Amino acid sequence: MGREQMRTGAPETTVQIQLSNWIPPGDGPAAPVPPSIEPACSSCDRRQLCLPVGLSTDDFKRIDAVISTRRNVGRGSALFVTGEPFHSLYAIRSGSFKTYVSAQGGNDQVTGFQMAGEILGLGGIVSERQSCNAVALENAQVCVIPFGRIEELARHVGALQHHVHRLLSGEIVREHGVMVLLGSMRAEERVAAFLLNLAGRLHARGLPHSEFLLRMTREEIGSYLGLKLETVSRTFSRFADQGLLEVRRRHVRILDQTALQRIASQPASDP
Amino acid sequence: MGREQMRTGAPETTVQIQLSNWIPPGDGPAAPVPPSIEPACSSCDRRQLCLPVGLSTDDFKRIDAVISTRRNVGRGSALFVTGEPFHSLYAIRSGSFKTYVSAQGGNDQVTGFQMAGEILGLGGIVSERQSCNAVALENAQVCVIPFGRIEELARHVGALQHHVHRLLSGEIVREHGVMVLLGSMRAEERVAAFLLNLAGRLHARGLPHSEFLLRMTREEIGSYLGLKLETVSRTFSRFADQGLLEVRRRHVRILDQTALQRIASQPASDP
DNA sequence: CCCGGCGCTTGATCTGGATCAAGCCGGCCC
DNA sequence: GGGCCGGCTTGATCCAGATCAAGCGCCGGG
Repeated sequence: MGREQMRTGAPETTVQIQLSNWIPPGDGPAAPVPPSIEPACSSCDRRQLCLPVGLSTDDFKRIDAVISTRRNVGRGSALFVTGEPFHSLYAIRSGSFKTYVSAQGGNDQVTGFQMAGEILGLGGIVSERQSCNAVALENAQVCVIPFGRIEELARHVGALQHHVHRLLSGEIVREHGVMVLLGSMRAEERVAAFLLNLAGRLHARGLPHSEFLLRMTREEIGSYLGLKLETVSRTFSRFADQGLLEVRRRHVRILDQTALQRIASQPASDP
Repeated sequence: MGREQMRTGAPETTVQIQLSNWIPPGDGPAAPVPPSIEPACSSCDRRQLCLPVGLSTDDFKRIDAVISTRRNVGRGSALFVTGEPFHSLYAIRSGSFKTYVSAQGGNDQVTGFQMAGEILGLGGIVSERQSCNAVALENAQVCVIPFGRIEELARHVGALQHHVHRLLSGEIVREHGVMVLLGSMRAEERVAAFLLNLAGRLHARGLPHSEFLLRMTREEIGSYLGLKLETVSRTFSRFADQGLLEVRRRHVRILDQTALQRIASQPASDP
């Protein structure tokens, strides 16, 4: 399902971002990230993740005026919760999040895991209330994007307007992918697809993608994939037995990506 | 089946539209719907379904200029297919559709069922290609909404711009709901939720909502709900045995809405 | 009118993943 | 340093829903 970015050859003109200052955030007790001195999209080294290309200096000036504050979110705390008034979107600068909706009966459904450059809060536009909860999986920093002012600005900057539309549409397509996963894939397929999706997104950010840390628990993965934590754990172990993977707690190393891909796109079993 | 006032747990929809000329479309062999003489949103009796309220006469004039064509789609034929170039959104005037993505291995995943007033094609914006297939479940008519021109117009009509954002956001929230359904509900809960969802949407359109026709097969329902058609059929039968429902092929009459609601919102089984 | 097939129902059986149940491991706090 | 607790693994068993199988009845076509 993922937009396989997995290009192994020479990088072309496409994204390929250098996050030279990427630091695997310590998982200590919510140490506050030091606030950046001068938030400005125009000089943000992650701007290619959240903003369209081809903006003029003038456009950037106007965007800088609108997106001027950042917010630190400690591991385990909520960026927003379901039902709270919606005013802003949030662009993740660093760290990662889970979003989930709490269904009755105590079973939450994780609706996604988000990392740097992804936008949180899109579901809040329709009702002016947040439609889910967003919780940091590690200490994180987000840019606050006041939605009303972005709408206003988008009326004058066509590229920005289209970018907003693409963001929303992209989220719809992503969720289609999750529906396929939940509606028609088996446990092994789901887990393989999940790992490949994570790897692809890390790769798109220029981060190590065959060896990485899972920021979420087995239970959260299970909730996202519609499986129980034991099944996730067992499937990891089975993949490891088959030599496709090395797993040790949160640490994952993908050994045979091709095999995982074969599993994720199930092998049409009838003649 | 008179004007059932059934106002027990009124869904928060305040629309209440009078569709005086609603005719249950015959399911004959793709008889073309006669083309309307003068398509115009300003005089469309369904405009409250697809357009924001509070537009000026002038705004309507501009919208009429952009949304000027309609398209008839015979039962079983595709309005668009995955991968085809995206140019327009489609507002359903009459009839209903299913959308689905074809996963490898021949198992399609139905991603939604849409009825009058709902918008198709939102997933195509991000990549300029349609992201799924849309097939008419009965003879249908749609209004063609050229997206580029709507974007242009939205820059001048703030209410329209916001409406587009709300549409997209609403689709995201709807899909969250499907993820909950697929990820954490059991078969009975899914089927109950499905029936209540249909009934609610019919109700919001001023249509009979405790007795109606299913436009889709058991297999399509199953695909949407992540179940096999036998399970859907059995669950219908069980509900009927319990006196919650009358089902005869495509015809459904809801006898005990409250009980269905109780089932759909599962009863937190631990103390 | 009869025929054929598709969509549906219902029964019997099977099974993938859930559930229940022990531990284990590693990090944190005392 | 030691003990505790949360997160994880692994085994044994169970069961909801899948799968396999046999009709039925409505609808459309000849």
